[in-house]
Amino acid sequence: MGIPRLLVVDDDSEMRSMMTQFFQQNGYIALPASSENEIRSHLTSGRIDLILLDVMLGDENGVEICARLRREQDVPIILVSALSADHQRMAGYEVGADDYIAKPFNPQLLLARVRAVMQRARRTPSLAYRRRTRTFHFDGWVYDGKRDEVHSPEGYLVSLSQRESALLKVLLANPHIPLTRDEIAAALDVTGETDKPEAQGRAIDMLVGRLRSKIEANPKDPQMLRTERGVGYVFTADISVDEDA
Amino acid sequence: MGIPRLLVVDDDSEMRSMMTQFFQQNGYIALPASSENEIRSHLTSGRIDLILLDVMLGDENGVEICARLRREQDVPIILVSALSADHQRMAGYEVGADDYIAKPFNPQLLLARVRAVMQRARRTPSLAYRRRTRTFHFDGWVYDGKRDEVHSPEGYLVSLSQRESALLKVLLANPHIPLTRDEIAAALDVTGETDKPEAQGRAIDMLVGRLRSKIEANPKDPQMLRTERGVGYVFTADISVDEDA
DNA sequence: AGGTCAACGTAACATGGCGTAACAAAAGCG
DNA sequence: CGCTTTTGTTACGCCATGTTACGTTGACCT
Repeated sequence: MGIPRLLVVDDDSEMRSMMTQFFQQNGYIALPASSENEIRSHLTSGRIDLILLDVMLGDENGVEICARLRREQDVPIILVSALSADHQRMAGYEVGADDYIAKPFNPQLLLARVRAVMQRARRTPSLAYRRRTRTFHFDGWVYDGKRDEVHSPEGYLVSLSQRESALLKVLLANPHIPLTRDEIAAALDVTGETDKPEAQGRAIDMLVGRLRSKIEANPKDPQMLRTERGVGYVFTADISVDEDA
Repeated sequence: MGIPRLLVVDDDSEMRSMMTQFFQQNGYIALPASSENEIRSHLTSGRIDLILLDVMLGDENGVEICARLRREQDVPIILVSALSADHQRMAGYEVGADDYIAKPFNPQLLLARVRAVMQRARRTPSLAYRRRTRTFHFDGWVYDGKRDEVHSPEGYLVSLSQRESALLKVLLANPHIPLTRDEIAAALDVTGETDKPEAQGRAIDMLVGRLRSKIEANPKDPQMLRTERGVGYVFTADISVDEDA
């Protein structure tokens, strides 16, 4: 992944250079910025791993900027502010900030919190990343997520129906998490229509059964797509994801 | 994804129930726990989305627990503590906590920070979710913790029901510790619906009996899964664990 | 020792979830 | 329009799990 690249946004130039210097000494690449426009230009022109965003920026407002950025980007943001009242902090979290740090701060503590947020965010693919094609490998099977088909460990090509393929996608997105039939149904209904509350028969059971019959070595004793009695179904398999182009 | 499931770890029972209630009122499933063992049993027996971990837990230490858990699991952890000095906070971040919150805290602010951490963690892709496979050996038996089956010392394959397998997992996670029926039931109930205080029949007895009939050489005189009259059950056996790759 | 009683083991039964075969309805497709 | 493929429904039976009932065990008392 390389050296983490931080964007330090503050309207006080002294503060800005102090902070950038500090981070550079600690092994980061720190770039200064002082306005929303500068932030955006950095975001579009290069990789930014985390933004340290001052809340009071002359006539601009860090919280609002954060809100706007969040609507478009997934980049981690830590708000920094002299305003430390609870309702102000909450406003920050409200708009999607990953952390909120009061000024004056202990630089070492700031470092620690930057690391904490990045540690969590590093494993998170950015929105842009997520758009790429992902190929899933599980238990010898290969599913490219585009075509409605899977390759068996022995190399056979098994074709799935659209619904089966969609189900597989849902399962792969939620490994090791038991999903209720309702959750599965909701995930499959691309309609986006808010939850129709109740009442669907055994359609999911059948769907699961059919997928099992195609991808389980022994459908009677499923190893990957397992039943959680009284709950729903879980996909248990080690999955690895290729993010290749 | 379902309702977020939090684990509230505090040794003060009043604090614990206050917090769990609060989170439940805010739409979360909150499970109480008070020791590292309980945490582990929850982690092995069900899905936990975030752990709120008090730093001072009687004779245990939340920071150390956090460090240990981090080495094995990726579950988000927020440390909660009355110790708010910078070096104490940093120690928390140092061991991989996602956030560190000082007591007393504003509940709404706590909520906001829980949301912030989860929002980031929720997107954690399957990449990070390499299932840790641990193989348990006890008394000649082998249990891989993944399939619902055990290998007898003689090499026979004995298949367990899901419930039996889950029970075995709980027992293996708590060797030599007498577990009450309620504790076992709680550990088995992935339902997360917080403790319905009362009233469950002899289901656990039956479950224990059935497991015994499968893994005890002489079920009438159990050597591993013993009864603690008036208390519950204990698993006494030398267990060794393979953390295979 | 013998007696008492609660705790426990377990056989027998009850229940309800789930797999699935068979059928029916939709959706493609020429 | 028929024919095929996919998807949903119904019905039936199995079996995991829980409950009940009764016999046994063991701790405690006198």
